[in-house]
Amino acid sequence: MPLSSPAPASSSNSRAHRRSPKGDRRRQQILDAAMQVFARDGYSNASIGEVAAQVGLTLPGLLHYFPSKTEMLLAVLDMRDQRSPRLQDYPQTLTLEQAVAGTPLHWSKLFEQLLLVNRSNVDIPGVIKAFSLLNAESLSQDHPAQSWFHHRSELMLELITCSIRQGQQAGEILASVDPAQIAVELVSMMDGLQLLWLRHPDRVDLDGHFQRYLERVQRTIAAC
Amino acid sequence: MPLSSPAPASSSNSRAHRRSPKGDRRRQQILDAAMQVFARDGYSNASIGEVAAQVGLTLPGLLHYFPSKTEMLLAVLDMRDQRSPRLQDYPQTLTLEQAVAGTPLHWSKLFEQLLLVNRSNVDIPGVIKAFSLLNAESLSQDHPAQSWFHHRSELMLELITCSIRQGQQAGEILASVDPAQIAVELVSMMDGLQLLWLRHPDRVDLDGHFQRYLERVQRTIAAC
DNA sequence: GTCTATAGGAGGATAGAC
DNA sequence: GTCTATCCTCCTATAGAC
Repeated sequence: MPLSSPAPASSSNSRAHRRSPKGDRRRQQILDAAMQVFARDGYSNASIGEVAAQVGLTLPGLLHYFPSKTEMLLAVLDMRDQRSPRLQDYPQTLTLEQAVAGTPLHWSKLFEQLLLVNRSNVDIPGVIKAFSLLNAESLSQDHPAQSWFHHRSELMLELITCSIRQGQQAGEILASVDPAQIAVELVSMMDGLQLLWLRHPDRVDLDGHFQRYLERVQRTIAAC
Repeated sequence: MPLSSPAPASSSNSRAHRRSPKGDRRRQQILDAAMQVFARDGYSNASIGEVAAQVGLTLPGLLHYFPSKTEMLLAVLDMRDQRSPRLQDYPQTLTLEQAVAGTPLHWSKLFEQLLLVNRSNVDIPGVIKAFSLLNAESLSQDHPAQSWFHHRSELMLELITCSIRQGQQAGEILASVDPAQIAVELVSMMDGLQLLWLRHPDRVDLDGHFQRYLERVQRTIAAC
């Protein structure tokens, strides 16, 4: 249920694909390999030649599908946008502005969704590793993934802030709570926990720790 | 007061320096420049040629002080070990084993120290950026900083866990609290918060958010 | 669509003069 | 201690044949 919502007809912002069924399979294959390589080496240290070899292509062969390394990265980010589990009732086309403008999710529903998303991440450590690396790397100057991560984190912050604020207006959350504080906390905890989990997979239980944290947050901010 | 404790005579694990006063100043100058470059580009994407230029040297000139890029990185990490504010009563020579074996800090004292360390980080965004980038980057395979970050996070986890456990034995912390949970949370929050702060310096208040988080943790785990 | 061949550059590191 | 000159490896990207 949390992974629902239909895929959009086509990503609006991406360059038009020539829709050949065989070519699409290749593209997909390449992007999967790319993510594996990014998970191991990050972006700037990764070699797209190795991605090519991994799918049985030469470098120029691969560049036929993605004309540059940067284009390949952006395609990987696009893929994440479309494949990642979505918050219920929030289709993939959601923009930051729509999230702020629209009716926010009920906060307890949002928390539940965050928990489920986090839980599903346990099964895809490679993906999480790639995006944790990219998340930090994108802080460096003129990184091609900078705006993607910037926008994404902004979206998350707004989403949570709005839900909390609405919970306050409904009298379900203490008025003394700062919505922005909770939003920043949740995003920080998710990202930081992922890093620590990747470094100490045996010692850190991604799902368990986040669950217990979230429960404490809930108990602390709930009215009465 | 939190920044106390004397610098050790010389870092035990590092290659012996030829102690020339002028050379030491140069070394220092290079390491400062290196950290700036690492803060902007990360490690693997950084060019030590640029570090050289920044201190008015050519590449071979710089390699006279640090024979390889890796050695330079390790020297930067060493510097962090020696310069960073230390937990009161815990001199720099503390090893993981000693921390576990010795008498742990009182938990409220530890929390206070964490708060102060975090607060002092606000003034050195460049250093924090370099180390946040390196922290993630070091997850990649065979990264020269891998063991440094691994050991460091392990140390932090043990330090916190022991303090919490001792608080429980003293009856000051609820027995129902899992010490490892709190340790993982604190480390994750600090690292995650730094990342989000670096991305949204205007929106995220590093000191304020951590302070409010820590206060809530304290209220939640305190007995009675 | 996929290849061979090649251009073009950047970065790390060494040799050896001063 | 610092330089010039050089080497070598690796990488992205293009040209053009099949």
